[in-house]
Amino acid sequence: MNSLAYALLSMLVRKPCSGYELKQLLEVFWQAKHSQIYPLLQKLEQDGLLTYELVGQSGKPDKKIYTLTDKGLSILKEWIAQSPAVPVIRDEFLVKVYAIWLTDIATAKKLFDERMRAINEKIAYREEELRKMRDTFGDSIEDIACTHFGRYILYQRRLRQEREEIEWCKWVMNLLEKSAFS
Amino acid sequence: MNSLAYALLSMLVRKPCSGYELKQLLEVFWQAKHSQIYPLLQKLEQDGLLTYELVGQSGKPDKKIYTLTDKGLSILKEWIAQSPAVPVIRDEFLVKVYAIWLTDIATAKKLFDERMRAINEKIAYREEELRKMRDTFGDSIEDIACTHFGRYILYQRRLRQEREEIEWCKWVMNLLEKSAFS
DNA sequence: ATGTTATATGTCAATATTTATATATATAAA
DNA sequence: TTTATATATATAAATATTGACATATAACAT
Repeated sequence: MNSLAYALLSMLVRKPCSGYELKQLLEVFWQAKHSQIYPLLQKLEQDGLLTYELVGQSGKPDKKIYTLTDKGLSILKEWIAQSPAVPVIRDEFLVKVYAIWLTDIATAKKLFDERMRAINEKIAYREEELRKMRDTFGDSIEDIACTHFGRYILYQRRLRQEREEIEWCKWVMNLLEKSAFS
Repeated sequence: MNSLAYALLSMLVRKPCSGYELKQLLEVFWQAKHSQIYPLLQKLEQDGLLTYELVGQSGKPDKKIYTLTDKGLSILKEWIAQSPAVPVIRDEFLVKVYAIWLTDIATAKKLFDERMRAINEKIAYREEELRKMRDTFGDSIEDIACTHFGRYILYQRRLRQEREEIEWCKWVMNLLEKSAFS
């Protein structure tokens, strides 16, 4: 059982999903390719943590809807109470930032401009998702027992971090402007 | 040439380092085990991007001090100007947060308490590092041409993100308190 | 005395992850 | 009419990463 397996269980405990849907939902805390997700779902099904049902669709390919079993739920619950592993962050942008003093100001600005554009897109998406959650669930979303509580606070965290990164980018851009005139 | 290789070059362009030292410096943007770093340094040396010198020490084992070559520098410079890959974040804590609605308030609080403790330690370390940089380099640290500029803005980013996460943790803790009395 | 931590490097096996290839249907755009 | 995109799953090969084992010295604590 690796972390990705628990990530899948954490998603499925809220509602049954297809592998395709899981991949998209996973984006918020554990990015994975479908080539990793589909075999792992099969393994979890074989181990009795999940069951699946084939669902035919008109106009789209059939899909497998996976559901968490009681065994899957109890394994997940046990895992949650244990101390989490140290987080892994691997961000090429940050590597480039570290070595940015090697480049000219134009290159540096371009790097930061593109980063800000990408983050702003994410911010718009998070705001939309949070708006939807509040519209659907109201104040109950702020109660730990709500099935959407975890998702809600996680999206809030991401939004905060993304807004914070925009502020930092602006601060750096300002330093770059100053450097340009000295 | 993978991202870790460029991360090593980005470190070495500032100053020659041993593999052991690189592992520690890498923590800020690309966590890697020594079993990945040492063989990669050897490969980069064989490819002519690095050279090394054996340095004997009294009271400590000998070390290999790696230095960037001209070839290494030009390859690094080319890479910096290209668009970075999308960042990867893999944080077990966030997976647990997603499924936190399954647990009781005591477990949830413990999870957040420990997270805050870990982050506060990092904050203290970043503040100390930033203080040292400012003491050593003064205002020149805020100029893009300074060899420490990248490191400086990166530590600033980390510090901001870590402070922001503390605020988020406090916000969640507050929601947990409210849930406890309803 | 004995165990632990920090310094320092190395290798191998196991596991995790990505990249590439494959198949299939429908819609929208060029 | 061809091309791209979204939905959906699957597998094999290549690469990246971790975990375990190995060695060695010195300081420090139990």
